[in-house]
Amino acid sequence: MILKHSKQRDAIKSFLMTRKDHPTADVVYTNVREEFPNISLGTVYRNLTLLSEIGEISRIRVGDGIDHFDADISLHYHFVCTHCGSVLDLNMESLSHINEIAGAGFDGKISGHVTYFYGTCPKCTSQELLS
Amino acid sequence: MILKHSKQRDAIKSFLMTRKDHPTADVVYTNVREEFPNISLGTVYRNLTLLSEIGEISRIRVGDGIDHFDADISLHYHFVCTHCGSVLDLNMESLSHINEIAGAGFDGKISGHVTYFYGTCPKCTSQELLS
DNA sequence: CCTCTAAATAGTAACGATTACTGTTATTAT
DNA sequence: ATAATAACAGTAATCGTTACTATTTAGAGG
Repeated sequence: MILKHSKQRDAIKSFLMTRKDHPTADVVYTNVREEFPNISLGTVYRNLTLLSEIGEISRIRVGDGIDHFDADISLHYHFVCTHCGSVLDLNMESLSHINEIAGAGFDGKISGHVTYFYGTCPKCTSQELLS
Repeated sequence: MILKHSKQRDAIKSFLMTRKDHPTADVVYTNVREEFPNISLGTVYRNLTLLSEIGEISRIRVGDGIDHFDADISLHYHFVCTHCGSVLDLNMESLSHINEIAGAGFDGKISGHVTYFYGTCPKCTSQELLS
């Protein structure tokens, strides 16, 4: 399948690059519609999937049942606020050593891990102090 | 809300305890139906949710979009085979130290993490050698 | 044991995120 | 310019899950 250029795909990628949070497909749809009022939700999904398959963006699953997307494909971990649901980046060292810990007592082959952290985000923590 | 006893809930819990893999709601439904042919899928979901809320079972999310359930509520990690999709238990030490690593450069409060490992399970590894 | 209240049920409808289908449009190689 | 086909918009369908409703059942109090 030869990839053809598309304005819609460019717009989706560009929008994602402007965001430091990790929008869902629906948020992408809502925002890209400002530039392309007729864009279809299917086009957004298809391109998000395509872009993540070719490694230009990454798909993040944090257990809320909704896929989030991130234009930052560098290795990093995520934090999910259990109060407001926001997804933030964590600036921390790689945890690749845990693959060896997991593999020690396991007969199969471990090729990676998925980790995210949860708790109260800075914004919600400061609001707790007020109440 | 006072909990009343229910045969269906018992059967769901009992079935889960017989399984070392981590069945989905649908698998629970199919199997419990052998004993209760009229049980409804809603009853299965409601009880799985209830049991996990009162801490008698745990709900496992491994990024395939389908909830898995586990009667083993002791702290342990899971492995997901990228070939066959099966979910296995890992016998390994706690990784609670990674919460401190994550919290070091973060202003919010980290209360825990979700981690699962992926790769090729023992069964699929041995089948690869044959081909 | 009988009665009453509310929890739990079966069956079905609705939901939300995502994917698939279809006929049309747009990109790009020739 | 033309032809081939990727990508599109619009819509229908899928799938896991949750919500609704009328009925049944558990179990506490008399």
